[in-house]
Amino acid sequence: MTEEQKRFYITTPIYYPSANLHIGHAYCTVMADTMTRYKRMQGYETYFLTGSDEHGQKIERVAKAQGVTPIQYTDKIVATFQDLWKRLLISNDDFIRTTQPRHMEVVQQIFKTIYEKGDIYKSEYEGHYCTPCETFFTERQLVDGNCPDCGRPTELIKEESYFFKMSKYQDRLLQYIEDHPDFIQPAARRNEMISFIKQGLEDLCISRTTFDWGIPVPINDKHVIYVWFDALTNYISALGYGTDHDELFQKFWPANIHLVGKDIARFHAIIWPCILMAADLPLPKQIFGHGWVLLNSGKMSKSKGNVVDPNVLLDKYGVDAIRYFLLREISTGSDGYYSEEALVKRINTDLANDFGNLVSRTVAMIDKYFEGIVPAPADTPASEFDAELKELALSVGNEAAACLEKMDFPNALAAIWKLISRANKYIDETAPWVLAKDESQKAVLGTVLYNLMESIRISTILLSPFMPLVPGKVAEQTGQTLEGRAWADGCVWGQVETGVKVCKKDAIFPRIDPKSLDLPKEEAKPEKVKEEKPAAKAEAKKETKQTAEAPAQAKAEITYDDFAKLDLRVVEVLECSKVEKADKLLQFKLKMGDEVRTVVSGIAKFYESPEELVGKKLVLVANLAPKKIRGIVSHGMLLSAATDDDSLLEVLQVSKAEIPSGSTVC
RNA sequence: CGCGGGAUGGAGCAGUUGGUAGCUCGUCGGGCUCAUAACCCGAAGGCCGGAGGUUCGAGUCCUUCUCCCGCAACCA
Repeated sequence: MTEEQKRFYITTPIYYPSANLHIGHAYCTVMADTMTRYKRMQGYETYFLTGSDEHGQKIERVAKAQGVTPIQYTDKIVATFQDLWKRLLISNDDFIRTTQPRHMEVVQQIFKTIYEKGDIYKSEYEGHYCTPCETFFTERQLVDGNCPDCGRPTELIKEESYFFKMSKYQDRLLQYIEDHPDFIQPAARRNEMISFIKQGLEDLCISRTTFDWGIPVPINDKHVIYVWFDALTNYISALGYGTDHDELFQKFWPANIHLVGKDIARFHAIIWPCILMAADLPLPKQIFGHGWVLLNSGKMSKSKGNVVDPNVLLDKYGVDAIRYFLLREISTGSDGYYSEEALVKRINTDLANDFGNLVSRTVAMIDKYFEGIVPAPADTPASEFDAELKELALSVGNEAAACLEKMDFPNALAAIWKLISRANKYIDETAPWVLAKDESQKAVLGTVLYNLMESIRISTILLSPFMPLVPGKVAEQTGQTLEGRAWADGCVWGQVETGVKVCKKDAIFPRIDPKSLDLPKEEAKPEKVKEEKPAAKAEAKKETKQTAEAPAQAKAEITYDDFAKLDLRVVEVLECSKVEKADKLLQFKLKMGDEVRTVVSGIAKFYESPEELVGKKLVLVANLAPKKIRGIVSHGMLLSAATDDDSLLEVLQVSKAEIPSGSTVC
């Protein structure tokens, strides 16, 4: 293997600090960390990068809402990122922040390089501009030629903007993807990308003048660089690309793996390679689009905050258990479900019963039968089962490695568990407690315990990339040296240190009483509640969405005057029907006193036959600004009650028929 | 016909280049006592969503249909 091949550079997305991180971000970063630790044990020189993507209009707004500067805001959130990674024992080599000068300079430099080459051009971003909303829309976004947000007419404005000639690289990229089957993984994602590119790439708008929180365009400080051009560059700016101390770049680029969520795979598989081609840089070897962590417990908040806070789980179950669960339970590339029950089950069956208990019983027997001294094996096998145990032990390292090379963590762990299970079975087969009763069998007994110890040693070493604290804990009890071992040490038999003392301690993984969970066991079938959004770019990208994600917690106190601003009225339903070609919308004609209003409401799925609402008296927020939805101007909002997960909803009704429409509600 | 994913024993999932359907959990029965009421063995349980087709042979390939689930377009 050449020097170059023994290097390994992996990245996670840089996460967007518009909210705290959740279990899905932890999942991605844990995978990258496990991969890095594995490669390190294989003797690779590794580099592992994660970070934060801090620019954009959305951050600017959130910060403003909190009365702080953007950087003050991101400083605070990013500190929580770093703290979480520390707790999860993430062994990243660097943490890049897009607000750091080292990053900003590189982005500007690449911009300049590509500009001078002629692949960035100034043009007019012909957009439909809504002045009150200060936002551009594409042709497609418009609703009947009007602003999709406020329904007012838009103007066709030409805003000066810089464009990246992505279209120029379309064919080259397609060719590259076809020539390199491993470039985009898993295969399903690859196919998606290919079909996307075949639809034709458009040039990418990479600058904006409508907000300031970003990296200035080097040749025109009226502009800031927009989204992807800024964010993606982190993968090389962190390596010092383009500076006079670019040793890391020379050493580690191109990256081996950009690990990203499936939602942003497209940007990494298309935009980023095009940028690199324009800059005459080699492309990364692989973009791996992993799946999402979904929830099925139905009781989480629907708001966009953290649904499952990894910190809470860490407090409760510890880092190894969380890491194990994520890596074992979710098959890489597909979506997986998280639930606390599933987590506890994994902890109890795999970690406590199988592995932890194997260590316990082995150590206990050495304690009991050999005064705590690890015995040496005899020259002859202890039983007919020795060969099988040994053979398996020698194979799992390779099997797990083969899985890890494909990022298949669940099967890598399953391979290691084959050995753990086999060792438990071996105890039954050899029945050491029977051997112990016969002094003449002492040597045989010693061999049995040696073999068990060896199985533990091997599995512990192989488990260390997944669960970094395990080697230390097992070492403590077994007297073996297990920390900082090479992967190869887990692929050989006969390395147990004999004559050392074992030390029985508390269980490495104590069982958790499932009853202690007191989870409201909802019969609800898996229902998607929360998806992972690494580098929550998806949102930042659509500037049209200005919803300042309401926090999950109770809303801030308001004054009576605030409340009095609402004009709540009783209205009578005259007509109600589904809006065509819209899944969620019902269109109402409502009578409010003498006035008749049209209101659109997103509650279609709760009212299969909308006619049933005709004649009912409902409550309307009457003085809400009108908005055009799906081409229909909706004037007001109907009040309804809903469960947190939106599985159940009912519009509020006034049951007394004598109360006329138009009456106020307070 | 917007894009995509999925449908395999009670649950969650594997099934590689087509060749007797596996795993984990759960259930039932048994064994053992070194161990964290843990471990080991055995059993029950599947028309692999429906229908066609290719083939000596299909969960695995082709066609078509049905049903779920994401994303997108709209949830003031």
